[in-house]
Amino acid sequence: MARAATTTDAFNAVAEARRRQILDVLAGGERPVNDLVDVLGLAQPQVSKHLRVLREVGVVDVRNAGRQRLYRLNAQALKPIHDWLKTYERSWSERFDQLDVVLDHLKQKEEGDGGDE
Amino acid sequence: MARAATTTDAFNAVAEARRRQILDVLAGGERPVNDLVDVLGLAQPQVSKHLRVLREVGVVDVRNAGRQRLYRLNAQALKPIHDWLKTYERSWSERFDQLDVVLDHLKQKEEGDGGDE
DNA sequence: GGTTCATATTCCTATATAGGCATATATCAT
DNA sequence: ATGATATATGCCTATATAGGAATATGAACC
Repeated sequence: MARAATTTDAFNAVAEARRRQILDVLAGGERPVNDLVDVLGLAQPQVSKHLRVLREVGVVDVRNAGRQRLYRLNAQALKPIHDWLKTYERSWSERFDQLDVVLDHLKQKEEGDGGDE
Repeated sequence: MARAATTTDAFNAVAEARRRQILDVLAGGERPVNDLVDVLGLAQPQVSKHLRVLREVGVVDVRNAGRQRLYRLNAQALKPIHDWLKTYERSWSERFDQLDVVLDHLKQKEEGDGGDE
């Protein structure tokens, strides 16, 4: 099997850095495709394709405005990622992380060298 | 070009559902590979390969314990994902949604007519 | 030594990209 | 209708998978 399709879910869609960049721009407000082309410095077809992926997973919405198509962020679709991270949030939001690092080091020192030669 | 390597960063590594499952199990504590094999119902080589990807992006650490290799979560490596989501978090927080509505109203009023009424 | 248990690596194949480029579609203007 | 603008789609290729199967490494124990 190959990798899961980029349109499988938000996780896969957002794995691509370019698509995250697009979302970052759209976070500033609704934008036509050519704005994204200019800002990101990508070729127009590439941008349209990325937008299609983002649209298929529901992370962006479109509406027609004359000959332009205005893309809009729908951050709700990113919530599953945030929800998944909830489980791990503790590791970097509390002071436990410092303790964990220390413990980890001690542990590795203890086990790491089994006496090789 | 093909897709970015799964080992490019945490975003790509975690895009695969199986690898997220592995992390979810490891969230419960350090585990040897065979535990993961049993819990996930995957073939052992597949699990080892997934673990390698997770290790390469720093999301898990290993230590040797006899003939076993104990894998341990390193959630710190997931922080970049969480940080990136910070920008969008606002969208699914109900409190801010309400606030947005209020702010929009105020803004429209302000722009609509300059003075008090 | 040889054997068993635990894990990693190699080889294989089908598949889905991302980007380049050309072209199609759609809308507006004249 | 013709042309210009804005966006989408189709075709192409190189590449990196994920999983299956077999095999290799390594550690413990006889």
